[in-house]
Amino acid sequence: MPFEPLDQYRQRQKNLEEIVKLGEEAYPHRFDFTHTPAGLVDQYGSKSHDELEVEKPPVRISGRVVALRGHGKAGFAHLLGGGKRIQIYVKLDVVGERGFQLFHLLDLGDLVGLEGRMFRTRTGELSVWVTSLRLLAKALLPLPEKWHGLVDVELRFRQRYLDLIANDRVREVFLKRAEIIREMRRFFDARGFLEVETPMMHPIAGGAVARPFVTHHKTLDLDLYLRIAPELYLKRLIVGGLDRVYEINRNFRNEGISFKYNPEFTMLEYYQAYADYNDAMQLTEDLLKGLAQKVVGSHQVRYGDLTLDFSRMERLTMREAIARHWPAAAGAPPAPVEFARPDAVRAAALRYNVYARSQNLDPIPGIESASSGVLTGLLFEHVAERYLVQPTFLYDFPVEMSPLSKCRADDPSLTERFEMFVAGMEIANGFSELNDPEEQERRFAEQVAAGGDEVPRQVDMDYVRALAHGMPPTAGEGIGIDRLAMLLTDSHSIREVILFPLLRPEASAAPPADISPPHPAGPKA
RNA sequence: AGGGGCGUAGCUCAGUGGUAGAGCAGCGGCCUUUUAAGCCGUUGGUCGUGGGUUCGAUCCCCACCGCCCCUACCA
Repeated sequence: MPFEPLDQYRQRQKNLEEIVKLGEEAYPHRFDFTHTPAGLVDQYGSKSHDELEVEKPPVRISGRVVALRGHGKAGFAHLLGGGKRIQIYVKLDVVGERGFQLFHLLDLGDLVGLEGRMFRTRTGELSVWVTSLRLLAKALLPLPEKWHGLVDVELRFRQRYLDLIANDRVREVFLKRAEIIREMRRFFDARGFLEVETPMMHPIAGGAVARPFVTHHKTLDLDLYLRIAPELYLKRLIVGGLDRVYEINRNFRNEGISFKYNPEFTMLEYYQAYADYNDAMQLTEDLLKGLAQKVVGSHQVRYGDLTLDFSRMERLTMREAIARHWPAAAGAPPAPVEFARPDAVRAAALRYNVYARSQNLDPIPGIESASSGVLTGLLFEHVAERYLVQPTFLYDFPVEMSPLSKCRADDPSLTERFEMFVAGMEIANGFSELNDPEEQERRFAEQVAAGGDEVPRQVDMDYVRALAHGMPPTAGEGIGIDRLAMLLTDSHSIREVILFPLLRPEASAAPPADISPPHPAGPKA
């Protein structure tokens, strides 16, 4: 089936027919090459004109035609391959009548293979002197504009393949993302962690607080949830004696979409037996420093107007963060120790709300009914979160918002939990794991009793049973790879670091009407 | 979900209440070291969709669709 633009599609079909008439195969099966275009640039980029004339290095390359300049009985083109462009020079009296006809029938976007030798043109550009040429695959659709590339955000995400061809930076971002993940694997493998895979479909959506996606298994007649976190399965493995495990995989949360949220996102989650949250913070610091150095080449990472300094990471308790960033106009900041007194927390929240209303900011909701731990968390979000720009460990979270974390020995209202914030975004979340089965069951039961879409409907008794078999003291952490990739590639939307972010389906690509019920607003076809 | 913005040729973008424009791409020519190649000629549009106001709407108004930004939920 032809696609728009029809005239160009038809024209290219015609060109393909002409090429076949020349005796060329339309879609040949393979092509042996000695270099990619990028490989040529790397290998011969420093060779002078004279050196190349002496060596005349023979090469075979393949690539996509991204520029064409005819010159009568000769012509230039650029081939894109391996992320770089190499110029080729095609001369009638070198490639012959048939070869030159083929060259003339090429369109921008075609994939070609060729044989030739390296040389430099009069203007000094490294080029391939083509001696023979063949079509490897036809592009029946035109490329985006050669100078401005593809700009339209929607098109870029829907047709990412064009984005990757037209925008060099996009390719770079995804190469770096792969490098980040590779380095993370190397980091954990080197420390004796075992990479594992745990279920993506869960009978109980546990391990985090989020609204899950639901699916159904026919044979078992079983509703399943796409996992919101792998946590409870990974900790079962710790019980099983796999003392250091990690998993890199997708989580799915049926929540909003924004510059830092995509419904499916990639997380690295690891668990380390006989360690606590201080070890986890140290590990995180080592990991992030190494990543910045490896991927960006420095601990100083440019992020828009910011320079993020990964060489030193601040550590602040949640209570300290609130006190530090308390708005001056809201009166004296509450002292961190006051947060131990519920009435003082409530008073601080009320005081903040007076200030918020006067500044036309969103007030903290539900002060009367919320526990002091929850209020502390809300105060943090309202007062401090956005100011955590430089890499910062925020730690000692209220127990009410941390159902899987172990409490501090000296203060049961706080848990040994931390989050890493960078550029106002939560990048990581880790804690000393709660391993007391009876306390875990109580906390689960409280969650279930509280109810809501974002909370499991039943206690995961198998997990509690696993803890009852004894889980060593353990530290665990989840690290958001998409957001980390944003930071290290200076990307300001999560969609820039996810190859195919979720979009509404195109109307023209929608399923046929017989399997898709008409929209309540009326039929669209 | 609420508020704001955007939607014009395949791509990148101008523009106007009175029959729609450029560059690139395309098509036909010329050109054997060019490079955003150049030169001559040329095709291509239900101006997102549907209503309304108007003698007349791509432009003004309303609704819908899609995308972007902000806010809310959330990592």
